[in-house]
Amino acid sequence: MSAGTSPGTDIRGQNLSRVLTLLHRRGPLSRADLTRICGFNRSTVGALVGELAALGLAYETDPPALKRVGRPSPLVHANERVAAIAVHPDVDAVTVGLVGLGGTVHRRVRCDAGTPPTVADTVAMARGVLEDLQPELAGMTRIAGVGAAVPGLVNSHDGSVLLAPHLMWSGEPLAAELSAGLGLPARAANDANLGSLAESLFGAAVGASDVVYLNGSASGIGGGAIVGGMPLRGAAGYAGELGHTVVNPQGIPCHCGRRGCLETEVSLGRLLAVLKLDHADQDQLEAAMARDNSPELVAETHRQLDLLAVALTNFVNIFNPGTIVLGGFLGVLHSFAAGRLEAAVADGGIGGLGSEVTISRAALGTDLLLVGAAELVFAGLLADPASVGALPQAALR
Amino acid sequence: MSAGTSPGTDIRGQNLSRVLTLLHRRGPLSRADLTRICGFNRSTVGALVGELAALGLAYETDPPALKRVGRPSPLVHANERVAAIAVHPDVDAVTVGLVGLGGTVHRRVRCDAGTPPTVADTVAMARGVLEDLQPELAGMTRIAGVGAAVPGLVNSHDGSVLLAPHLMWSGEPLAAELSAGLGLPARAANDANLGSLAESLFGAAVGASDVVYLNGSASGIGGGAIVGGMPLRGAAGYAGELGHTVVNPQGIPCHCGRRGCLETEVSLGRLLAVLKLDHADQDQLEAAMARDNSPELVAETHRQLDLLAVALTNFVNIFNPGTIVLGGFLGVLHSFAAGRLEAAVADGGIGGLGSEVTISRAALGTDLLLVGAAELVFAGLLADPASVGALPQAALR
DNA sequence: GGTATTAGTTGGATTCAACAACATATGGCC
DNA sequence: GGCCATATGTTGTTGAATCCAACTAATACC
Repeated sequence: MSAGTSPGTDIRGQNLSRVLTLLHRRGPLSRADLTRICGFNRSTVGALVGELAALGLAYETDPPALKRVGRPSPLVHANERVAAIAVHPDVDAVTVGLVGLGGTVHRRVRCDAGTPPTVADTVAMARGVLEDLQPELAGMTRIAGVGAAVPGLVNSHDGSVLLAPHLMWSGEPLAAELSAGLGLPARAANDANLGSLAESLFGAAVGASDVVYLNGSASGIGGGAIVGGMPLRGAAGYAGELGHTVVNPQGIPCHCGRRGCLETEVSLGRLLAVLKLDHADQDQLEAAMARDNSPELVAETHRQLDLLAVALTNFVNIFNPGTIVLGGFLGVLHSFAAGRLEAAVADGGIGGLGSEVTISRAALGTDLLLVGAAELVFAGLLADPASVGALPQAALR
Repeated sequence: MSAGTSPGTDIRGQNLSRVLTLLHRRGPLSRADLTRICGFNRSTVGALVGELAALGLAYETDPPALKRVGRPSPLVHANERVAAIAVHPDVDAVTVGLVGLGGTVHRRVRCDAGTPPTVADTVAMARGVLEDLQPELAGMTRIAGVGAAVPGLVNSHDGSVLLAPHLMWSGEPLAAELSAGLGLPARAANDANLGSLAESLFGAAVGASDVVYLNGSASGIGGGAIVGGMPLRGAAGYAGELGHTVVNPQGIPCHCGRRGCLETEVSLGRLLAVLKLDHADQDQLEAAMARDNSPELVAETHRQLDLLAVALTNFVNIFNPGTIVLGGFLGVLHSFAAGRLEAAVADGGIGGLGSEVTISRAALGTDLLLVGAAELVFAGLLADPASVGALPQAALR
């Protein structure tokens, strides 16, 4: 019947996982590098790489001509043609991506929508994109699954959406629907949580084990945290709603029912109002702010930055992060008045901890959420590479 | 020379760790229980228990007479005579404890101090207690080390104290001094962090993987969090300063330099002022509050609870904990107006998450910090039980 | 007192990584 | 062109640790 369970405590699996994870996160490495980093024996590394290659998860290329003594060591790559489908439903569009191991975004397709998409719309659009991409998909070694990044509260254990106000979803079994509709295993999580994961793996916080991430968009402020190298999930997977930290109890009411939440006080809408603009993407905002030198803009940016600093200082006291990453309009705001946030946080953090933290702008652009959503899918693969054989091969019939 | 490094990836060590950790946390278990819980083979469990017994870390007792069919299975206990020295310096006293595996507090000795103890005082007092306890120590199988719980910012990696305002310490290498002074390996961490650990392992939050803990004392509000079953430490181990979350930006200045921190707004001092008392321990406070039925007391407790609710709701949105544990005067406050916190948090938490969280009073009393500090020492032992042979046997010459 | 049930014990069988030894490949250096 | 340093590939051996099957032991129930 089944191939017999592995005896022992699956050392082989752990080691395969270690090597593949390394390749996925750090990019191509030579076999010599792998032996040094992992501390395994040459022969062990050889066997592990061989097995990963046989599983279709890695491949080797001729050694690069680097002027060094000795026999050149072939480069081992995570196979970027092992891919995940990333789905990101948002108010005005559903973005679908094809993302390979190593974080390569092969394709990004945006499907505009007049009204916020329903779950059924989302599944149908993803399905449509996959059908169009059939030739490209056929060129892939394997499609490992579907990952969704959702602007809302997502139970990251079962992939159901408790509440996504801007999409007007509540209690939707998104992952189950995606899985049924696309014939692939599916997972889902909060968009900003996935953003924090992506930035910590491939972006502004590479190598940091404790990261706080905040992203500002038209629909509010989302957040995520990396704690001891792992994404903060919470009891049901709803953790990281950093935008609903109260920074001004006498402030204006928030849609969540409280007053003066960070996302009501620090908002793109208020910035745009001062700039007398209706809409602006991140680049347009940055350009408009650079042009405008009115005292009103200065006052508003300082007001927003100072309130943001209150929240960030709270987070520093709570999480003691090494790095804070700011995305979306928060990044623009931060760059606009360089040093203001740093000074406030350094001043307010208890015991001088505020001066130990690096505040930086998000490094990943539009691919951020696709990479994060794909990570959701790759997590299983990376944790147990040997299980690959059991997965279904083809998507869509 | 040295006993030879363990080959392979030390499966045995991992499994020993698993069994011992289970015994430590869940109390005595039969061998049959262990096989069921761990999923190991009977023979494997037998071998592991045998090895733990040989290392002096566990022992077996005759099976209890429970009326069941079949051969009775002997009970396996973590050896409570493998112990740690717990040290807790505070403003008015240094408490020293002898704590065994399984969380048994064998001894608790309080050394009163007229003025806040220095690090040298702390070491000397601990040394004095150990000398007095020499007969009892001789009865122990092994003293695994020293753990200190400090009211202040402690770098939990190297056990140095960055800042402990109430003790007037700053930049003190406490763990190093304790280690040198007592001749045992030493570690240190923040007191409330250790409290959260103790409550999650043996107290009000047993079994919960995501916990927020807040403790209110005369010197302020300390906090800690358990995230995914592990204590939140942060980049340098300073995480968990939950008492310095701003709940009222227009509030009174805090010693940390900001305004309206939780611990300035919600304080024992203000409660005592309303009660017209100078000092009160937890029981006295509870009694005094039960006697007093003035509208002033009701107003003040409600004010404090409502501000506490702001902070707790922030924490719920940030951490999505399953349980919140309140210790010290915060527990008294919570009990005084039953349901008020729950209602406010349920109302304010985003997406109804506030109603999913259990708010409970701390279950561990005076032993809390000793148990937590001991856990700091046991962590190493539990992670690698086989390493025990290498440890020094006797404390103090 | 017999039987069913549950659990401890013992001696292989199995899996897998580490290691050693030898052959091979590549490039710098003299 | 010969030598050296670096690095891989292959093969067989060794050792660690688990699992399995058969046997023995202890208890309750009829």
